[in-house]
Amino acid sequence: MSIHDHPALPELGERLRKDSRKLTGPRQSILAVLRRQGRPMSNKQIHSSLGAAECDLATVYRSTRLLEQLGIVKRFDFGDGIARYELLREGDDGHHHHLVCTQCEKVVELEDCFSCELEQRIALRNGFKAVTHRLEFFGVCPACQ
Amino acid sequence: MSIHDHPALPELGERLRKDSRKLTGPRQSILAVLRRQGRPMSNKQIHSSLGAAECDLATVYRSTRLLEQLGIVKRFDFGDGIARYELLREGDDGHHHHLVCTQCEKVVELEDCFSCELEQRIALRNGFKAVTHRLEFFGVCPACQ
DNA sequence: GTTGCTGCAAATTTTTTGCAGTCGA
DNA sequence: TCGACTGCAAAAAATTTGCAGCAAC
Repeated sequence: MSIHDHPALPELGERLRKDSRKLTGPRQSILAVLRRQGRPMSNKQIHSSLGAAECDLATVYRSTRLLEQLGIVKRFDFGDGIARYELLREGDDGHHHHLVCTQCEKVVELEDCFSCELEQRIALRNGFKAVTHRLEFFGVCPACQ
Repeated sequence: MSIHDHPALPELGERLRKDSRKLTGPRQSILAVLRRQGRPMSNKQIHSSLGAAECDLATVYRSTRLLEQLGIVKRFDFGDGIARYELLREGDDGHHHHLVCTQCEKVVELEDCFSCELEQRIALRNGFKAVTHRLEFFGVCPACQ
């Protein structure tokens, strides 16, 4: 996954301004970290990756929540009760899944969504509307075997 | 889902004793609640369902963790960062999925596992071993529409 | 009687919030 | 300037842990 798949900083600033939000220093740093790492990161991981341009942990929490509301990042849950955030590509609704190593936390992004037709079937069968799903795979990566 | 699909209390006591554990009052109450409700419950929900036979919340946390280690209950995550536990049926490895109403928390248990062949394909393609997955569906149930 | 378990309280971890001052547009 | 944002500190929510007494086997 290349860094160039992700929206450029000015474009992200544009999206913030559209919601009368501001592209502040901390937000630039947070977006930069997410772009550089290209994998889902917890608020704490983001915070400790900030290094010199450090900002308050509370600001990281507030920023990731806002960025999620604006559809700029997406929240993922890997089953350990810790929220992780990933920068979305341009025009992507963020619907994809991951294969996570249970030993080293390495994350492989899976391109395909496998369960979209399933979703329809399950929605119809149970009378539910607006059905979505979360799907994550876990295993042991080649390096950890 | 009938209560009779679940193991009887004596059988569960047997499984505890096999690990030199004890079938105590609090554990009986917790298992009874999980059996009666037949849906994934958070520790706090279990605790407030205990009523008269109340035990400490810390004991609920300790019990659910132990029961999970012994394979008697299974932990599920519904994406809100709160652990939920469900009593497993006899001989069941607990691999199934849920359809959860985002309004009222109603849970429909889905019998089929849809992604088992996928698992193999993904494991092979990425060189991972011991691959499992978590899959949950979310939507709005008929009553809440 | 031995060993595991419980209650209570305190500590940890994750996340949220109030407020006064600061900064981006 | 004006409203949004930040840092700091405190609170809230979820979970874990230490310890002395109690209970299951």
